[in-house]
Formats: sequence, structure tokens, C-alpha cells
Amino acid sequence: MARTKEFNEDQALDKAIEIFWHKGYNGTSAQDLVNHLGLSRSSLYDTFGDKQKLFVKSLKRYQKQNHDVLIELLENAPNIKTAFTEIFKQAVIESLQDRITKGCFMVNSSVELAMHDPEIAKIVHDNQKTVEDIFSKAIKKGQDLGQISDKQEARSLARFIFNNYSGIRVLARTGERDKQVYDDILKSIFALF
Amino acid sequence: MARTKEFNEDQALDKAIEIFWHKGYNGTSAQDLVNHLGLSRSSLYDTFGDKQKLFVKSLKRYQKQNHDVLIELLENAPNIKTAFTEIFKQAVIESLQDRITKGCFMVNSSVELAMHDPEIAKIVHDNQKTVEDIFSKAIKKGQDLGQISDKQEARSLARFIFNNYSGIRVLARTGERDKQVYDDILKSIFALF
DNA sequence: CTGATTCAGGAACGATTGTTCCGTATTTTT
DNA sequence: AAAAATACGGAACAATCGTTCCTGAATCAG
Repeated sequence: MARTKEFNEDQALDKAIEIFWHKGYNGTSAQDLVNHLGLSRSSLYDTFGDKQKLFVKSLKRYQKQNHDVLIELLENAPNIKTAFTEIFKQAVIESLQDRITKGCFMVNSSVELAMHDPEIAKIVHDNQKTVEDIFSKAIKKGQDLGQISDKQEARSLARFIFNNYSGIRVLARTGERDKQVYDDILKSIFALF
Repeated sequence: MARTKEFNEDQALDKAIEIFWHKGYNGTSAQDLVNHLGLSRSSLYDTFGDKQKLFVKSLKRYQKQNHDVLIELLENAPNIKTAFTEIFKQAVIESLQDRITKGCFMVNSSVELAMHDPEIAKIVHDNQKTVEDIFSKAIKKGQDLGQISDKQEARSLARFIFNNYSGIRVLARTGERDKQVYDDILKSIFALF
């Protein structure tokens, strides 16, 4: 019927994730989006509706990407405890090498928007529930295999792990570059495991 | 020389803390400040300079208030471990009863601004260092008194505690109202202690 | 090729942003 | 009492905000 889109919608979304992740929702202007996504205002609004809708779509995409990675890592791991340490080590590496410290897009959005935007609040809560379930399932398996201490309930441990993951991402967002600080935290976390 | 101020500057700052804490920096408009502080635009700008200066002053005041509470609680405590559990229990109580979930003003500001405003970044870093020192000193004392396990170094534990404190405040900010979630996390934290 | 359709670019919108300025009221010092 | 100084309230500022709309180019079906 008509001409085809000159841009890939998913690629544009990934660009949107980048800029929202870096600058936050309120800190990102429509002009920032135009510049960073490399498409015109009209295309942007025609395709995604408005800024809030674009943000929601970006956050959901980010969420899915992260869940897939977590599931992949934990389900195929021969040793669950090792897999968890790898997940954290990876987060530390990212935190240290990130020239522009972005932290975690989900954590950032929780803090900035969850209490002011019900739709974001729902995403954040879904995320907590889902990650908690992924962790919990893996920990249970690890406990059955004798790889993880079963002194603590699996769900309790899962929530604890999630909490420390949030904390580390906040630390990264503050620009902490001292590896020793992260390692100290990890040492304590896995002493319990 | 001239007429006296009709408002108390510290009281105004406390009001500023409230609104910035609730809405964040970018989310709070000049009009919000006028409404909430209850003083005119001119008085506001004459007294505090501009929005950023007011924010910095608010955050510094909040920081000092919190440090004072921590020091007070930890230095006079007969049992250090008990004191830490009380600090966390208090944070949980605040998180649960806060009708408008504000989280922690320092954590919120870290996430929103630390990487975009060097002055805020400095405050956030000072805060980390100071709280870490307060915690570390208390833990060392607790270890000497045999109240806290000395399997882990004091500073390492301090960083771990700080990390979990951040995490819990993020959780509060998301609006989590299930006490069990917080209790699960606390149970794991103090299993290590 | 023609006509229908949808694209991209950018001008333009009203609303809101943070900030400044001015006139008036009020208080203290001389 | 007069004068100097400052707080106050609100109008007004330019800039930027998110969003809409208009124009012309591009691409498809017939």
C-alpha cells in the first residue's frame, strides 16, 4: 500500500532503552529521543504513541531480555551456587567497566517512577515476582542437589539475593569503581549460601 | 536594619526534604516548592539561590539527621547486634506504614542524580564512606565484645549491611507492603552476623 | 504511469519549566 | 519621624517541555 519503514522498531526500542536507562524518564526529553533514536518526531509519535508509552515498551523489553538471560544461566547450570556467583560477578564487571554508570534500568525506574505511575508499578512488581520465582526455583534445585545450604528456606534466600542484587546496582549507579567494595559484599552474601 | 523573616529556614528545609524525597529532583517543580514550603517565589530564591542549591542543602540536612540517629543508636547500645536488628526493623516499620512510599532520600538521589551532578555525587560518596565507617566501628566493637561473629572482617560486613539497607529502601520505594518479604531478607542478613 | 497511502522532516503549538524583577509592606536603625 | 534595608506576593521572562500538524517525498497496487 505504501512505503515501508526505514527503521527497525526493535532496534529503535533498544536505543530508547539506552537513553532512558542513562538519563531516566524525567531526565530524557523528546529531543533527546529524536537525537538518540535517529528518527523524526512524527515517526516517533506515530510508532510509539507518546513518551510514556515508549518508556513502558522499553522497560518491558529490557525486563524480558534480563529474564531470558537469568533463566538461561540458571537452568543449564551444572552447579547452581556457582551460577549465582557468576551472575553477581558479571554484575560487578559491568558496574566497573561501564564508562557511563547506568546501574539497572529496572531499579532506576522503580525508584523514579513506581510510586507515581501505576503502570510502571505493575511492571516493577511483576519483575520482582518473576525474578523471585526464578531464583527460588533454582535455589530449591540447588538445595536438593546439596549445592546450597538448606538452613534457610529457598524463597527467603531468593528474596535476600534479590535484595543484594538491587543494592549492588544502586552502588554501581553511584559510580563506585572500587572492586574491593563489591568483592566484600559478595564474600558476605555467599558465606551464607 | 530591616524586617525579619516570617519563616524559619530550617523548617522550610524540612519541607523541602519532604517534597524532594517524595517526588525526586526532576519531578519537583518550582511551583511544587512554592506550594509545599508555603513561601513566595522571591523569598525562596532570595533565601536558597536556586532549585539545585536548595536540593543540595536539603540532602545535606537529611544526611546529617540520619548520621546523628545512627551514631546515637550504635554508640549507646549495650548490644551491637541487637542495635543493628533494631535499625533494620525500624526501616521495615517505616516502609510498611509510609502511606506515600518515599524510600530513602539518599538512595533516591543517588539513583536519579549522582551520575549527572558532581556535587550530588560527592555527597553520596561522602555518605557511603561515613555510614560505612560508623557501621564498621560498631561491628568491630561488637566483635570485640563477642556479640558479632568475627569470621568476616568488620569493614566487609559493614559494606554488606549497607548494601542490604540500600536494597530494602529500594524495595520500600516500589511500594512493597508484604511484611514477610522484609522479614525474609532480615532473617538471612542476621544469620550471617 | 497514476493514484492511493504512508512515510520522514521540521515548523509550530500551548503548557509548563526555572528564574528574575518590580512594587509594596514591614521592620529596624539613625 | 525619616531613611535604609529587606521580606513579601505576584506578574512576567525566556527557554524548554511534550505533542500535533503540515508538507513533500517515497513506495506500493492497479
